[in-house]
Amino acid sequence: MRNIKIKLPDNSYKNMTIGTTPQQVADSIGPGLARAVVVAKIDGVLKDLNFSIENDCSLELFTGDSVEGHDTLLHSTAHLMAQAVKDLFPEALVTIGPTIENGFYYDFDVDIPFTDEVIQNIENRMKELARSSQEISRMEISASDAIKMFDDMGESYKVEIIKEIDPNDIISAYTQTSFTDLCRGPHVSNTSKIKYFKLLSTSGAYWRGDENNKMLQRIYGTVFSTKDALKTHLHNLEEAKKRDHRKLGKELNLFAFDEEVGPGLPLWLPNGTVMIEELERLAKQTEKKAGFDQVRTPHLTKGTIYERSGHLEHYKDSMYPEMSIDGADYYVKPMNCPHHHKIFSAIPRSYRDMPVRLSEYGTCYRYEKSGQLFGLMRVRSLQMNDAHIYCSADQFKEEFINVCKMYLEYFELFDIKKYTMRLSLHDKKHLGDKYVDEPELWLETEQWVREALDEGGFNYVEVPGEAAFYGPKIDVQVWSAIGKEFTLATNQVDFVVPERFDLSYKDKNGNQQTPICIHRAPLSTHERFIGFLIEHFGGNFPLWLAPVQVAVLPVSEKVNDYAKNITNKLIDHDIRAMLDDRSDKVGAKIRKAEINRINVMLIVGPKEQENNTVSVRRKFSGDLGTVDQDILLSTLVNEIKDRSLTHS
RNA sequence: GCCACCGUAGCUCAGCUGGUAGAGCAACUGAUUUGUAAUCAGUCGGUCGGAGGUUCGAGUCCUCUCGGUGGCUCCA
Repeated sequence: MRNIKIKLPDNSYKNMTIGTTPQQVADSIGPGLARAVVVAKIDGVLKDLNFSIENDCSLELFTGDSVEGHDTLLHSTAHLMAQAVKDLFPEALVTIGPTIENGFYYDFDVDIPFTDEVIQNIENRMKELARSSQEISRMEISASDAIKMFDDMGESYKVEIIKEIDPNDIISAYTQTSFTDLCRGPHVSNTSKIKYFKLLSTSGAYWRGDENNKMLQRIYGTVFSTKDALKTHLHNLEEAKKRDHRKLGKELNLFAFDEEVGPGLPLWLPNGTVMIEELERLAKQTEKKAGFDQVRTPHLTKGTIYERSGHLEHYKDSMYPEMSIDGADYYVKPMNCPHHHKIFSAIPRSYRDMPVRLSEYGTCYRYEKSGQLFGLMRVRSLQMNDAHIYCSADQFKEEFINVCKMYLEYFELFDIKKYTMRLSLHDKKHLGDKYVDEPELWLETEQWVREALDEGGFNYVEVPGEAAFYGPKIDVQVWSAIGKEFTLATNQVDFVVPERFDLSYKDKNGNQQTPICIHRAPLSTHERFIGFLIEHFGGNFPLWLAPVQVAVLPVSEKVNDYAKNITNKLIDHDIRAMLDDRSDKVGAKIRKAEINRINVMLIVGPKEQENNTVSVRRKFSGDLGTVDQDILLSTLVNEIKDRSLTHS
């Protein structure tokens, strides 16, 4: 029999007989690798471990802790789960089961609800199937044969999927005893390779993500190559929950929801109000420097304005219903744009005024469907970090770049490193319904934005079909502690509405021109931004943002007066200080301050009183020794003024 | 809005298959006067989310409803 030469990643060669498999190569290297290997790459292409190697090639072997290996494990575990579901509920129909970050899911069409007990049974059945060491084999057939095969099995969803493929195309399917599933692969070669998995949650999910389709039942799960890795992952999920802004919001008395007030309508407690006001102070300072003017507009407005803007047509369902007053329909405002347009047109504008930048943190109300509400991240009463920039075509690029720069400046201030900038474009299929029917303007504006982004040197990805109805937009995506994705900053180009509102300015030649409008919200809604910051900092806010900045802790009642004096002095310097003059021991006072995540603790006793000093303890840093009162004061004042993330 | 799950004192939770509620922390009151993550003792606190129903009897079972959680869909 002919031999073939297999090149390994360390540049060594193995001579094997033709038809050998990656698993056999692993066997020849060592028993540890033979056990751990899950998938192989042959000449750069992922292959199953029982793939028959016919030619000289390069070979890489992947264990379950590599990216490739983990993805294969996840995929195979999804199949194992589907097999278990079909075992327990033969009438269930399988649909799709992809992998996601650190996990997988599979959607089933089945009548019985997947309760916790059912999930446990499925998981138990999976363990049995895994232990029974079933061979997993690949077959390749034409799409037309595959249709027949899945049709015979009654798997109508699979048939629907394959029908969209060219009938002559060769597709692959994988079989483990009684269970066969359409899949591109690769897969592990035996169910016994799947050991450390867990089913995590269930949910409903529309077939093909369309709410007009049937709702299927989804099961989420995960798998790892070692017991420790699974344990660590589950532990991380638990740890992330501790950073959940809803939990911290309650613990730190930041905000509350009340049944009698209504869902999605947050009440800002004093501690949370401090934070939201600090955020607004930051925004106002930043915008003042950037040439924005603050404006104010009413919460109620006649419906005709939203007809003109087009919002009523596009978003009526998510606006609070109209109220009839003196024969006119009024709405609570869901956004500020139309009012800002009216402010623009309230006075005649010349090219000398441009660009006009109007900013307002107006409170808006949106009727978000009940299922969309999520802590502070998705609410029904919200303050947008809103502004509209009206500029000429030749000012557009610079204005747009400056807006993007502003939110990156904010991100740096808050040490936000993980984010994605997304350029959301229109989808020409939906011109006239989802998007205004201006095909050329769309393309032209999108190109402007692209050029502005390139010129500004920003990294971004393009996403078709995600634009606003009136123009392309930039969204900056971030992730919450519990892994949910959110849009934080956003800015949009509007090439439609200025015209609808007859906005104009006189150019140098005395001609009327229509300005371009940029909508921007770099700090998102203040609710969402605070919610995000709570999770981002895990409640451990930088000094400038902390609701309580300093706790003064007298050692005994004998020094309460001295402690009171220090507290007052701090307050005089605009530092948020509180005095804990209860009759607890210092240890208890410190513990309470630490639990409330207070940055600075000043411990004072007779020694400090005598020398006019304080003993400083900082969260995470512990005892920092004794400092003169005035030195401490200037240190804190500077740290706050600089909005510093760390302390000296 | 859709699917599933959850809802017991301010908070975290216990309460087996139906027999009229319990702990820790917090709060409050005393005592203690304290040196870098919990001083001791006592007191208060719940019509078990709400409304119907089944039952001799419901926190526990059923129906509806409100609120929340995990997702799906949506997000100007």
